[in-house]
Amino acid sequence: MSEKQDKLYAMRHSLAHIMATAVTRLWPKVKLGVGPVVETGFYYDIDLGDKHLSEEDFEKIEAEMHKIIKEDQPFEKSEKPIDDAILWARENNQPYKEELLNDLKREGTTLASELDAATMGIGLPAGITGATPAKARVGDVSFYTNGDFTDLCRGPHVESTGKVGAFKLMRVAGAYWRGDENKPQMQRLYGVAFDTPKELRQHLDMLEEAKKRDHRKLGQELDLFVISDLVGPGLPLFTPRGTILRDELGKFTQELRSANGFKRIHTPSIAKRDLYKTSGHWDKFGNELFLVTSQESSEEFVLRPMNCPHHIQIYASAPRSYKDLPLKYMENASDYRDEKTGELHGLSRVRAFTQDDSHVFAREDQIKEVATELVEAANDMYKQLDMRLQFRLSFRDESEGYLGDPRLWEQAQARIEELAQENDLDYFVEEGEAAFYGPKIDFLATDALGRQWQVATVQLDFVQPNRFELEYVNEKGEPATPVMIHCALLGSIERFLSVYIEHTAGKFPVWLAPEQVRIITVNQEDETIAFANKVVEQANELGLRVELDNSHESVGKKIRNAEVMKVPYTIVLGEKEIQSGEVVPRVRGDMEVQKPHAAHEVEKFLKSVTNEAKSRTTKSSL
RNA sequence: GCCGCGUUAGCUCAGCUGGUUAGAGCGUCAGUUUUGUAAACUGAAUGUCGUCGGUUCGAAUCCGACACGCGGCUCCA
Repeated sequence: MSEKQDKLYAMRHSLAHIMATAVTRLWPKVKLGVGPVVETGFYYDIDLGDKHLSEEDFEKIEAEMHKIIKEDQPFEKSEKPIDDAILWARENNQPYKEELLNDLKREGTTLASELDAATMGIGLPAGITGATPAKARVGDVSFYTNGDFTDLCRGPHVESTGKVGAFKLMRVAGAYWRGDENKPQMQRLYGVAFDTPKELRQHLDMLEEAKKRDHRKLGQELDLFVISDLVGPGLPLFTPRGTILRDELGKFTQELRSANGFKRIHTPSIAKRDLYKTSGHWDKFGNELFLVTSQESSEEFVLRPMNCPHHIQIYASAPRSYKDLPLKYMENASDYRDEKTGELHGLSRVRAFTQDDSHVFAREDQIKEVATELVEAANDMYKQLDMRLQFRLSFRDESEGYLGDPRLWEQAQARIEELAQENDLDYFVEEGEAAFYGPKIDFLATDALGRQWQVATVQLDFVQPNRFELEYVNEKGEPATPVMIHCALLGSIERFLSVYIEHTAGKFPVWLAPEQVRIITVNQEDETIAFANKVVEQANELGLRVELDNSHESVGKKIRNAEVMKVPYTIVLGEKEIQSGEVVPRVRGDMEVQKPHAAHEVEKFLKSVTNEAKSRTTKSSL
């Protein structure tokens, strides 16, 4: 950790205390939770009983914070034995602190995440949120005091409240005490903080930029998808333009998989409940399944939440020999999950989505080869999409809910790590991220704003083949159990689109652009219209997606409309073009570049756009 | 699901503490303009002020329930 980051950390942490000080001055009855540093700032969880803060209160709180900063109160560290600390918490009517201290005393750790540790006085090495609270010895706990405010805290802090840089309170949100939805909900006050006002402003500007790229906003502006109150929340409807994106991406992922010998299959969107009882999904996710009842029979059906059990049934439909393996199926399949309403978000969290799903049934000795192919396919895909990938090995943790033999798990995790090493992946391990049936390699894409999103995934599954009693006949004529490898390259097409729209800010490469070329006429004269129609025809023959704008608007206005829709290429047709048979294409965003493009023969121009689309490049061919 | 905030024309938004026919810009439509690379001009239409209920002489405005959205929390096969 660099010195600058250490300083920023201390500043942000000190601001959390200053905020708590301000809140305590304004509402002395406040019960405090924890107040750690987060990526760009800090928060503090508070409980004001019946009083609920809203953003309208920020002005008051910020004013009070500025007062405290001006008072330049020194931060002073002190230590108390744990029992004295518990007494202190009780006397000061701070039940949340008391709970943390009691846990600390009993367990030697607060058991919760490092967030708790960051605000505790336990003797952990000074580090940022990455420090894991290993079982700490319970000795004295430390406190920091500024003015008349004292808080249980591990530090570090800046010298005094006057030395905290620039900050801004951002929002207030509900947050469960210790992240447990069965515990009381507190209010979490978020602030951002930076060394200088300039950096703060830059951060706020970046947030503005992110807002402009928000896929929900662009989805509407670029006419890609809509959500209807009548259809329901989390059920996006894709317009013709949005459907082109889906189809092109769907084709891309299928081509990549076909190259590796996957066969397309098609399976229905519902199944009997028993299918998911066998797979284990019913027990694990029963409350998130949409149920479908038949009016004919008493049979209960489920709208499928994922596709592996269906695919498994195709495998199970015939006896399989070791010579048949690996058997590879793929399907761009729609799934439905009854997500809680509060969890829905644009296209990134929906109730109906499509996965570019695939399943491989393989022998043990084939795992490596198959997984390597898939990792390579994912690499190819994201390279072509111009997105950087990182790899997360998602392993199980000690919690319950993982099915199957722990020894198989260990084996599988070792295999995954081996694979990552052999493929030279830049990976990190995260425990508790595994699927209930096995460990995964998750691919995290980084978007243009530096945010990370999980996209592709390759998962090893030793559990479902057992539960479904899948078999093949091995070389010795004995029955053996295949291994399953689940893989999606895009993940959910909807979620991928949400990331990709924001990554590109809607400036899709030609191969994906719903409209590749916009043709604008200078006037409505017969000759112009006839020429334009001819160009449209030529383009259509080449398979290009073109739109003709021969409306009664000024050329400037029509250009603007094309730019607003982020069409990659625009050509203007008038007398000049009719005479010369050449066009000077306007490339999307040319205003920023300010360099005119060369004239091209109409047909040559159209062909070069066609080639650009075919090669799926992200670079302009002009 | 939970906490906070919000919902006014197709879109973006104004409408202060309740007071006669609810506004603007863009878009749409009509007319004029035959237009040369990011917004021509003039005019017109458009709203059960999210839904239902309540308070009130009177509700877009106050209260309640519900729906939907936003920011988080929790969850994410």
